[in-house]
Amino acid sequence: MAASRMIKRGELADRSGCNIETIRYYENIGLLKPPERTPAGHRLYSRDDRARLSFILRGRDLGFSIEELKSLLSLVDSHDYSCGEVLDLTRDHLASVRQKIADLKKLERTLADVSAQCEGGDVPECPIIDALFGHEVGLPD
Amino acid sequence: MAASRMIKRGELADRSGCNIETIRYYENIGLLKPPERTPAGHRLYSRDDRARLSFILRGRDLGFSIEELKSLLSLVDSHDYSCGEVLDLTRDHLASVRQKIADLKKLERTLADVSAQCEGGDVPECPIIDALFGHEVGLPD
DNA sequence: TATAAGCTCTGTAGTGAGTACAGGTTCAAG
DNA sequence: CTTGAACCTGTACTCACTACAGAGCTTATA
Repeated sequence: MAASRMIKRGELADRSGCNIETIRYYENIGLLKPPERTPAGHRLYSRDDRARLSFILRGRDLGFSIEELKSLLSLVDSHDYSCGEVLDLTRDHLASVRQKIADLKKLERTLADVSAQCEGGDVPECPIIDALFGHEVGLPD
Repeated sequence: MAASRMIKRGELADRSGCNIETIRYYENIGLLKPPERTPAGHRLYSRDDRARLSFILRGRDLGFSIEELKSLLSLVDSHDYSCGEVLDLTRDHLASVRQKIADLKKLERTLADVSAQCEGGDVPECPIIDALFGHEVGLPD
């Protein structure tokens, strides 16, 4: 029950690996709750605050957007969330990650194809440039 | 040798599928050259202008950044580029696309793993949330 | 010819997810 | 008591656009 040690923003940044400005940013946009302050106005973060930031950073590493993290955190804050709600959010995110992968793979194939047609070197004709100019669809006259 | 038909911004937007505001934006940042104008100041795009926009849009679809497109276009504008220079830029871009795919695949695996541990439903305990709170490394006290 | 609708012009502000800086206050060590 | 580090606030910048306001121009119809 002993009060846990309170730390300031700089130490929180160092410990978490999060940029110090980002911490203030997360507070401004409502991801982090406004922490306690010293009489002079310096922020003091509790153990819970630290756990919350660590949650956010982990979620961020998993590619969750700020809005998604807000949803996740508001479930947690409600103390009444169900596993199903969390799973839904996670599956939505997973689907969008898979979509991004698919899009990038298409891109990769096209770039690889176009690169393969090009021999490089000093020639002033380039099939890559030709491909980019392409057949100007809808640009007659 | 007949002068090609000049079109205005709205028609260029319609024909190319590019947002009308984006065309002005590309001119502002120097991707598109300032086109001719009517006496009243309305922009008039030539066939070359249209080809240049189509080049930009194709490159954009291939994920090239504005800076990369600027490099590509300055090669084209020089009328003295070599295929090798273009190929270098394309290969760099391809490498960064591949890196993005690799990063997203790691993400996908983690998200899939974490989802698989969760049964959903109405239970108020969620392994996804637990995973996000994780073992709070470096957060004792 | 008058007018109304619709196009174009400019500058400016907003997005997401932060990062960076300026100018001022407070804290901690010597 | 002084000095320098850490902290405070607000604001501006990034990228690649998108959206809007308020003005001027063009075109179709009455």
